[in-house]
Amino acid sequence: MGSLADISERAGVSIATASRVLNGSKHPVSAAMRERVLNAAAELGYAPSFAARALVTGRTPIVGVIVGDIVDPYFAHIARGVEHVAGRLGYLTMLSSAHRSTEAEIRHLRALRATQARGVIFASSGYTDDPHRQELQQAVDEARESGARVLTLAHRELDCPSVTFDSRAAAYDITDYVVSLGHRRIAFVDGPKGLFTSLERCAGYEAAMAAAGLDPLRFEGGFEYEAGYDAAQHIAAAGPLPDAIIGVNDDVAIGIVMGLRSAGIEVPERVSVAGINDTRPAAYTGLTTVSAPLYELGLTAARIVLAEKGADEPSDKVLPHQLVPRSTTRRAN
Amino acid sequence: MGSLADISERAGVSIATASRVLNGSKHPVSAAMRERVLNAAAELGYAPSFAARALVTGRTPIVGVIVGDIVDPYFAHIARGVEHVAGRLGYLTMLSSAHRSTEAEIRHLRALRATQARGVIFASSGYTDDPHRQELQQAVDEARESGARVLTLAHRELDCPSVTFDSRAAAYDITDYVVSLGHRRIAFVDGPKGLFTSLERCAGYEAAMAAAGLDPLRFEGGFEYEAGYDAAQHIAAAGPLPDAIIGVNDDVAIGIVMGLRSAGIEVPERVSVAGINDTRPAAYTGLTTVSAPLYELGLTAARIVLAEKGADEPSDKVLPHQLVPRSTTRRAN
DNA sequence: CGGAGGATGGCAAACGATTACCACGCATAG
DNA sequence: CTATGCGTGGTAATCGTTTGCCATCCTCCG
Repeated sequence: MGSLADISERAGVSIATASRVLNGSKHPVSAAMRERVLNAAAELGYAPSFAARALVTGRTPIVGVIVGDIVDPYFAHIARGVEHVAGRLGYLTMLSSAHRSTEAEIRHLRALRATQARGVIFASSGYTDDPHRQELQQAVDEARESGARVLTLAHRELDCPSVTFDSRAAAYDITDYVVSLGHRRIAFVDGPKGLFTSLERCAGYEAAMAAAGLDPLRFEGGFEYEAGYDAAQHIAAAGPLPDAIIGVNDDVAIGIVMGLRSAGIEVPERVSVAGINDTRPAAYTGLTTVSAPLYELGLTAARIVLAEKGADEPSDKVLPHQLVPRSTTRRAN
Repeated sequence: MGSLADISERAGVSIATASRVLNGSKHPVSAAMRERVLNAAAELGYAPSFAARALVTGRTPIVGVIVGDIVDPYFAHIARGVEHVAGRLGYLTMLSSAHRSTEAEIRHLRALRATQARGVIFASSGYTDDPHRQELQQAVDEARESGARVLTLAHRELDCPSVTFDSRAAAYDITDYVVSLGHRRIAFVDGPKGLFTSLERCAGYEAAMAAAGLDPLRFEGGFEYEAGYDAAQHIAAAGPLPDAIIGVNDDVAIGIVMGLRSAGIEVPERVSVAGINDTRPAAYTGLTTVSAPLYELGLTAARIVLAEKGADEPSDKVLPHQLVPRSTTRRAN
């Protein structure tokens, strides 16, 4: 397959020299030697072995990303951001989807540590109350001790540096916006129980409602389309219709829109609906939402994890979000 | 960090014995030794170094997946399938998004080879006519020569085994379905030029139209939502409205629906719309489509790539698809 | 009681790259 | 003419595992 030994033989130099020219060591090498090595390498199609290199340097040019669910566009946007900078810096991105399971997160974390990845970006669910929580933290600590840079993304439930945006404020802002449209009965379809994101967003919603002197109206939900759909069906069938419904994320909000419409309730004519995140499907469907800096989150996280100097760790960084009014909300009449 | 040497010291056995216990070698080890090693390993929190292992075995427990764009749910579903079986088999999944660039595909392929991945599933775009085509094939060949199992997924543009579904037949079937609804003027919004998937689907559409004695009506498009939206706007503004429009994929079809509606044209009342793939957003939006076995494709590919015996390579496998009528199509009146 | 042979355990050689340290040669200065 | 030192190139140790081969020891049989 072409090893340094092959090259050194072909070029008639020592392995050390070959190694030195091939990765621009500070150790000087004459132009003649250099060229011979380069030629030999080109002819042999040399590719250094990550394994051998990792064995001696202790690190591989890999950055791991652990996400909750790769099919969820929320994570896909983040992953894209990470990939972008990792690629430019010559790193490989190892994406693992934990399928919303803390145990899977731990497994992936351990595996990533075994690969001696340069760093891992932990963009997963963020359970605040989980039997495996402690074990997770331990896995994180182990990874960090072994030299990997670990960063939590979009939640802060672990004891390690993080990059986030203010989910609570985002929920507050969208609620506030809906209030400003003149709606009074505003419901909130929550995410899975015990998840950092759900908690924060629900809190933001409730705070905004309280600030407006309104009573909160919370419904159980989830993070997926179906949860919103079901909740909407339930809401439509139950008591008096709210003026507006806010979903814990875009998928849920879209589910709400569809659920409402399938029950014969026009959106936004009779009920306004809004989401949070501004993922791609939100654009599809004209959903009013709050733009979460997902891609930028990935960018930033990767930059921090892959930074040359581990010195200036900002430790905790918060990125801004932005309101995106579209067509699923309208002024109350 | 805990190496075999540490364990062997602590357990008072040789490194060889420790190694044998820890990975169930056929070489017999007494129960006493076994237990001592196991205890020591547990106490030290031992995790074998992938690098060292790879160096001697020549392989890492990694399966690479190269996709066109991770934000595209089409690929996300595939990735999920791969992850599922890879995880159960103890493999790590390394997901790379090529952002629809053949050069990026080549880079990722080379990187994956450098990691000595067990296999790589190449689920990317499939350009049929690309300046880098030959270079890509060469990278694939190199990877295979170096012992990796390479598989193309969902297209067959490279000389290596593949797992696919019949895109052409899918397009044929959905077109045929729309025809059976009584529509005559049926347009097709195509994907990016020169991509295997676009070509196949357009061909399927045209074949079905020809079989029905109808004239095809093809529009330029792309793979993303915006392409469908723009095409719809264009179609709405231009000549006589078609009875139905088929998008090269779901995202495009959804774009068409939105574009049409924003132009004041009701779907499906005035124009029926259908997509292909049955990704998650198709369910959201009630889009009539053809269910492509994306998840199963990932499952199957991973199983083949990770199979113990490289013997029974089915070489080329084709999975079935299925029509999914929903609410964006209706019978012609 | 001698020996065959299975059951166990250890030694040491890889695997491929990095890098500290050494050696040689030649130029320049004293 | 010798000492100093920089510019270059090589030697070899090292990283952590796997594994072929060898050494023991014990058991069972003739």
